[in-house]
Amino acid sequence: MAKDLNTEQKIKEAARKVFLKKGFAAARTRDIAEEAGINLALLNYYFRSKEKLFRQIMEESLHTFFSSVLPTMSDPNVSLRDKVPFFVNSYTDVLISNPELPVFILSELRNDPDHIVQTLQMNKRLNLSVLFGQIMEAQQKGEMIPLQPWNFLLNLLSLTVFPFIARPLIQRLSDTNDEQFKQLVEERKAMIKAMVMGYVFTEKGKG
Amino acid sequence: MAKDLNTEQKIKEAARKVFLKKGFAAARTRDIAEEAGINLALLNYYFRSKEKLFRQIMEESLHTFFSSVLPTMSDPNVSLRDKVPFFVNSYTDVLISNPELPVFILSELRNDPDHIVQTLQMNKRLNLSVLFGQIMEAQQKGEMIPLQPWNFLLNLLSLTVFPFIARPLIQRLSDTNDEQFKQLVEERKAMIKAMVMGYVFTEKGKG
DNA sequence: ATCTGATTTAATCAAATGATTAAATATTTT
DNA sequence: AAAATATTTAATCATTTGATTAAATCAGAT
Repeated sequence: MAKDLNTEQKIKEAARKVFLKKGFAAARTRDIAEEAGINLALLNYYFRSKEKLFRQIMEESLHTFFSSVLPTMSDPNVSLRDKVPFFVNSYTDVLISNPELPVFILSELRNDPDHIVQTLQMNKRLNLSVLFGQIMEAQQKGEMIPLQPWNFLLNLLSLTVFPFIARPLIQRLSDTNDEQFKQLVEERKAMIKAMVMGYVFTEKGKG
Repeated sequence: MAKDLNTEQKIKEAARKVFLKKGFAAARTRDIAEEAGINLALLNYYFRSKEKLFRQIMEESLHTFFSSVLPTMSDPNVSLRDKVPFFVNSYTDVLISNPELPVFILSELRNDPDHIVQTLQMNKRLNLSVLFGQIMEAQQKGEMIPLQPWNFLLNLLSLTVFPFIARPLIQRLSDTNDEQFKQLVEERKAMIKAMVMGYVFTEKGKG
């Protein structure tokens, strides 16, 4: 554990590591204290409880996971055609840097969905109306095929995020190392963009 | 809890319910016993330990999750073009009936990936060589664009499975009920098939 | 240097939890 | 029916675990 961090930062860094690896229920406060190189009581002195510490980590994780792309996706000055490659490139890069984030968030979503959704909505970055408005407008102009806006977004999310969720399975079944996995998802960038845009945009929309 | 099941079946049904809802670490054996309407000691009498009970549930879950589609995907007598719609239709139906399965498997994958992969490989149904062979053959014939076989499989899996993983988020953000969610994934069936096949198969391959 | 408040620790508590035991009850076999 | 075996229960154990306490140490102000 780096020496140049103050105690609070050390604890948070350790907590992030342990929580992301094991999830809330399986993580023990003693693990976190040991990882941080401090005493168990000190953890409670700084954060009051495991729950409170966890919430801070979760909120920061949600911020990392969403705020890297959502502001641009909510920007009416960025066209729909520009948003697709931006989303795929940015998100892939975020996930390469934080590969454990999707499983962490999506598995904790099962235990306390309301806290996560509430945190997301407080972070005013989540505003789908602009994106969905652009989709419906493009459809009215005949530039895009009929498709539920949510299904459009789900396609981008699925194709980008899912490989990181299934990563332990993929790497074992295909017997590949971390570097090869990174190469796989890098190759997916171009593929996802071509597949999604080729499917949703009409000839008129491609012009 | 149904009265016409014997004790072992009652315990397993209760365990499945609790484990799938909470995951291994957060599930308590007392929850399972109560859900089954039996005493805690009886659970250990039948299954020896929480761990052993969990492994049975996990192995059955893996069987449900994989063996419904993989045998056909490994069948050399089924063409690649037929496999895509079969996969999407069958998998979506399995997931509609077992919506909690993906999060359960993929989040436990983090804790004990080797057990899961080992269980999968013992279940001889997992044989990707036929599918991957068909992909490479189609590419050599010019019927399919160049694409890593794993990325082809990942596209199908991502687009089909991911919505079920993100379901709590989707339903809250879009304010929809279970019936509307089912409708959404039903609509995705046709979309996924059209998008994936439109992208990977060349004009020659579509003939 | 001393006082004061913040930080850190060792020790301990209380509750939760997986598991066991021994006894009671039900079922099957003889 | 009696014996033997299987099933079920209440009570208890031992460990784990989140949290607290009281004392010790450190840092900065006076």
